[in-house]
Amino acid sequence: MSGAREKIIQAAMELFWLKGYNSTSIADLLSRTQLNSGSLYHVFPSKQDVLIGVLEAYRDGIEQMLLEPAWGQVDDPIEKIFALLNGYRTMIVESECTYGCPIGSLALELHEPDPKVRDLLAENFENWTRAVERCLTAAGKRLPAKTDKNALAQFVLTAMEGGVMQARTHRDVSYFDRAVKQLRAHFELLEKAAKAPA
Amino acid sequence: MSGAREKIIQAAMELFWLKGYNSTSIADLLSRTQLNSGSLYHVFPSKQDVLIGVLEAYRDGIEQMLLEPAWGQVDDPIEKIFALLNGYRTMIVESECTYGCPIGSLALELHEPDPKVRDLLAENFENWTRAVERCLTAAGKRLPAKTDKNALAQFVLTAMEGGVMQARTHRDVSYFDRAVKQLRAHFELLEKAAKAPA
DNA sequence: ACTGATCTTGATTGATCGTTCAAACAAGAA
DNA sequence: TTCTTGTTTGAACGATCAATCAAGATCAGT
Repeated sequence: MSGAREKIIQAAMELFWLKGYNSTSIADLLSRTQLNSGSLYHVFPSKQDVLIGVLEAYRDGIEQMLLEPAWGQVDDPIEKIFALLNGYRTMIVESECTYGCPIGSLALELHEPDPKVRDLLAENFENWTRAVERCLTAAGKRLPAKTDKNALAQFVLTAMEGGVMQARTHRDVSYFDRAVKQLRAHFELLEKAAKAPA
Repeated sequence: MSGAREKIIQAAMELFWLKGYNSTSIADLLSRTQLNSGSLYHVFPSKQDVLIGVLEAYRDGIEQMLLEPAWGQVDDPIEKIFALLNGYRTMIVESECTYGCPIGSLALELHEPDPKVRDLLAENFENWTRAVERCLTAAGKRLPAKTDKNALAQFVLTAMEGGVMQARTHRDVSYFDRAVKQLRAHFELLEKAAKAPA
C-alpha cells in the first residue's frame, strides 16, 4: 500500500505541464515527491512509463477534471461546447497566458514517440472530440442535416489548440478570444443555414 | 568570409524541425556541419543564439520559402489562402505525417522562452497572418463588410496549426483535410452571407 | 616579411541526465 | 524465531550535455 504511484503521477502531471517532458528531470520528480530514485524506479521502469501513466490519468480523468467543472450549470448542448472553451480561457488567464494544453504540448514536443505514447495522445484527443460530438448530436436539427459532426467536433479541438498556442506565444488572451469568436460565428452561420435551407 | 554561420543555421533549421530544440545537441549540429565546437561558439555565443538565428531565417524567408512556392500560379485571393494550406498538406504527406510547423512546435516546446525568442515566435506568426490578411483584403466585397479580417486571418493560422497537430498525432492527413474542409465551409458561408445580407 | 585581427582546432570542464543495485528495512506467515 | 516477499535507501555509474580556452592556423594590410 504505497501512495508512491499517485504521488509521482500527480507531480509529473504538473511538471510536464509546466516545463514539458524532456525538460522535467527525474531529479525534479524526486525532489517534488520527496522520494528516492529507487522508489520511483520500483513503480515505473523508466521515465517514459511515468509519461504513459500521466497520459492514462488525463484519459481517465477527462470527465471529472474537465467536462463536469465546465458543464456544471449549462444545459444547452452548443453552449456546453463554448463553456468547455471558456474553461480553457480561465486556465489561460489564471496562468497569465502561459497555459498550454497538456496533451497538445506533449503531442508537439515528442517528435518520435513510442507507439504506446502516440496511441495515448490520440486517445486523449479522441475522447475530447467525442465529448464535443455528443453535444453536436444533442443539438439535433439546429445544425444542417448534412453536417459532418465528427469533422466539426475535430474543428472545435483545432480552434482550441490553435487559439491556446497563439495566446501563449503572444502572452495575450485576446488571440484565444478571437479564435473562439470566429468559431462562434461559424456556429451561428450553421444555425442560420439550418433554419433556412437553400 | 566563412560560410559557417549559414551552414549552422541550415543544419539547425532541419534538426530543430526534426527533433526539436532541446533534443538537438550541439554535438548533433557539429557532426552535421563538420565543424568544431569552437567554430560554432565563435559565431554563436550560445545554443539559444542559434535558435534566434533560425527564427530570424524563418522570418526573413517567409516570402521565398513559403508564399512564392504556394502562390506560383494562383491569382484568386481566397484560393491563395487554400493554396497556402495545401502547401502544408504536401509537407505533411511528404513527411509521412510527421510534419510539424517549425514555429508552432517551437512555440509549444519552449515553456519559458527568453523575451527575444518569444518576440521572434510572435513575429513569425504575425507575418504569416499578415500575408493571409492581405488576401482577405484583396477579396474585397466577397466577404461581408463587417468581417474582422485580422481575426479571420488568425483563424486560418489556428486551423492550420490545429490541423497539423492532429494529423501528426494520429499519423493521418485526413485530420488536416477535415480542418481545411471546415474552414472552407466557413468561407463559403461567409461568401454567401456577403451576397445576400440579412 | 612582419603585424594584428580573425577564425579554427579539439581536448577538456563541470553539471546534469536517466538508470542501477547491493544493502537495509518492514511485515506477515510458518 | 526464521523465512519470505515486498519496498525503500541513496551512493554510484556511464553517457551526454552546453560551454570553454589555450594553442595554432589563416588572411589582409603594410
